[in-house]
Amino acid sequence: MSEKNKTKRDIILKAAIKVFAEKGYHSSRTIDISNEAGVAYGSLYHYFQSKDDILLSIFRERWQLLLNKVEKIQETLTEPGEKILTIIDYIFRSYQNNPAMMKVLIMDVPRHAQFYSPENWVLYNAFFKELENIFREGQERGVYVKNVSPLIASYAIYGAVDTTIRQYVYNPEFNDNEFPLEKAREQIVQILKEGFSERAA
Amino acid sequence: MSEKNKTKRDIILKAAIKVFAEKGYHSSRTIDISNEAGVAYGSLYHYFQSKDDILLSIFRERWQLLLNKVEKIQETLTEPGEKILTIIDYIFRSYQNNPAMMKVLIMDVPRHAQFYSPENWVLYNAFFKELENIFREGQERGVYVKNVSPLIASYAIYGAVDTTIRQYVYNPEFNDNEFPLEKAREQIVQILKEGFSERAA
Amino acid sequence: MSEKNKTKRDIILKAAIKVFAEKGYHSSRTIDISNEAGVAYGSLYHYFQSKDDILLSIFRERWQLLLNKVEKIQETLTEPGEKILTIIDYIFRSYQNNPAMMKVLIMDVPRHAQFYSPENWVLYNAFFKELENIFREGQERGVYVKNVSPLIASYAIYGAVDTTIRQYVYNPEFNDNEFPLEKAREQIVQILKEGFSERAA
Amino acid sequence: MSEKNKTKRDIILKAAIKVFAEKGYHSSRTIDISNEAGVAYGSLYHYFQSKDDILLSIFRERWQLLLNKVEKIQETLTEPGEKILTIIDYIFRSYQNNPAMMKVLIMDVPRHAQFYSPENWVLYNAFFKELENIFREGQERGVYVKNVSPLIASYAIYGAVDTTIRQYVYNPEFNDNEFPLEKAREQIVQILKEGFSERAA
DNA sequence: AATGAATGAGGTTTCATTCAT
DNA sequence: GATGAATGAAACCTCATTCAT
Repeated sequence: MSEKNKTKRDIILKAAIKVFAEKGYHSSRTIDISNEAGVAYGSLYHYFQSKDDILLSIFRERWQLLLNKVEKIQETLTEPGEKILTIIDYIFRSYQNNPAMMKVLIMDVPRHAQFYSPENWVLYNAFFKELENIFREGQERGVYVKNVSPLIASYAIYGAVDTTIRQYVYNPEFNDNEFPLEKAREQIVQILKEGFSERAA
Repeated sequence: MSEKNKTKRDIILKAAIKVFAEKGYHSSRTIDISNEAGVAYGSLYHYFQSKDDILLSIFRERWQLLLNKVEKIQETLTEPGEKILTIIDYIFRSYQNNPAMMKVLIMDVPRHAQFYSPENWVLYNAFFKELENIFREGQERGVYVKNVSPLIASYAIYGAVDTTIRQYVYNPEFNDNEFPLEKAREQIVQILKEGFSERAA
Repeated sequence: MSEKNKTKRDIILKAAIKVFAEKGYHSSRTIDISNEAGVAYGSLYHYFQSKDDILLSIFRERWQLLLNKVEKIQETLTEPGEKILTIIDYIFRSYQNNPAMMKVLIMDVPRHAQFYSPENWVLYNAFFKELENIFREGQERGVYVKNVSPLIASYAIYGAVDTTIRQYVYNPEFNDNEFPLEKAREQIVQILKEGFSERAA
Repeated sequence: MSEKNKTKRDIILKAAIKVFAEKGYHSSRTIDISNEAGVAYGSLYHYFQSKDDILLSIFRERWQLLLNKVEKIQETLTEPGEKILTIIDYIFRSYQNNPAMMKVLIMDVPRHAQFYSPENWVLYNAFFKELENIFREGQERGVYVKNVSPLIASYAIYGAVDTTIRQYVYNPEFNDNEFPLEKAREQIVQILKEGFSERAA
């Protein structure tokens, strides 16, 4: 694929992210995407097989970026706690940089039937496996408790982050000013690491 | 509404839960629901305004049950930790008793465009507010750390549970036998309460 | 299927025959059919699975009528020559009574890809098999020459009729007044029976 | 037109014949033709005006070959019976040499809406006129019966051949091995000439 | 001449909803 | 209440053709 095509393809994906984020996948029409992208309707089908394919391409490419980031974190950092902190930080930052993309990733992608295909799950789970590995490493180093399954830990970590971002995105009662994302991130990290039980002196 | 009608209405809701769980909301046709319920599809419109209304009725009624349960917990129990434990336990049990309903509640409802109406959010948030209250109560009693926002705590709690159940429901690699739900629940409670950091002696 | 439905279904089929005959199958749009029939185009899909199904239903039902006629001829008449004459006569009359239907049957049906399915060929060939049987019967009775395969004879018979009708339908140079169908039919029968070679005295 | 271009044009026509024969005209896409020809699909439009034009070019050029053959037969042979035999023979041989082309000529061309233009009919009918002429010549020479219209005779001749070849091409029940084309041709000639009625001694 | 990215009109089909019975 | 035939808007996708390179 030439560089020029890659650009046009990216224009379409970017437009799709915007449109999906605004109206939701099912309420978005393909013509909305082409209008937003400023390309002919038929062009969508040069670059993608179908509307489904556009959505899943967004998932695959963005999730891969997350995996790349995690991999880089694995190579650069050594302390497990720092790794997890950095990953959570990255996810929150991603939301701040591109809330539309995050909406699509959190809301539209997982509800799509074709998301539940083996290939997509391999990719999706790769992220959870990395979290597990980091957690297991922490256990081996003696910094994380041993009686917790790394699997469940990875769900608790991602779930806390995912649900919090969902509130920022959708909760009409939620006021970002009152409760800055920055602070939310810190407290989630704290809850995950220390729990919320007060320790006996 | 007569008792008989209530029954037929419930038959339709039950059928809708089954169908939505199997195919997802958007892939489910009204005729699928009526077939499953064994009624004419025109009948759906005696009991519900629209297909949307069926989904949101499921949400409203089931979420209300959850709220009733939480209220009862508030009345019966006193220890905040025990309350949270019992709520988490109830959610996990609900999944075990009626996985189809939980699928719909976790995947279809919050990802439906119409879900994001003020009334629905009031109801949805009522649950989070209860969690907040319990957490705040714990802080006042000195059993929960004070430097964590009850709001964020409620998200961490629900997010960990929600994401874990989603894995049980959807992850094709997940093996329930290897990792019983019971154990997952215990570990989530532990993580939330104690965190996963090993404490210095 | 109720009598009323049968009627509406027939209205649609009749309209489809008219539209297909005028514009050809591929140039006909489903909306043309529904307009012609005076029904909503969604209704087409109550009675037929697809546009293809409409065309093939025309074939199946009309071809079945031909088979019924042939069967009746088999039961009523005894002389093979008379049988073949009556069949040819019936086909020519069918064209006169409903030229549109004949156009569809001769031109649109055999060009349609799905026509070449096993079920359709069984039906199609049933007619040729009947012709073969009649011919074989004629051979056994000693009225038809024995050194001709009944199979090929059936093709020669139908081919002569089919091609002649195609000329009446399409040939712009063809003038029905100059050469009445009646006469064409007689001469075809004569050619098939006696051949066109002058016999030595 | 340069010799080289003529070659490329022929490559495209040959590819189109193959593709049309395999999938039928309407199911064939221009890209299928260009792929088969090994050229860019834009190139089709250097040599032909449209997809229709490709099909009709096939007709015009191949039908012209048939006319040339008939003309040559007219010049070379003298006996009408021999002429007709040779024409039938040529058509059957054409099918054997290039079944794909014959499929297109028999099924796609005459069933294409655009085929029914005055120019095409002039060309198409020229063949039937030649058959008529030969037949009329036979009548004048006293070898063919006088009470048969040469026009209808030409339809009977071509129809018998056309329908028989269609069976060889499409009938899934037809077994070429059991009934060789050679034999079919002989019997068709016999039927046309002598009819299938047994003569009284 | 040759290419193939780009175009966008056009058509089939789906399916939630209505309403006469 | 119950039914399901009828409706028709809406949406995806195809694919012949164009045209800048």
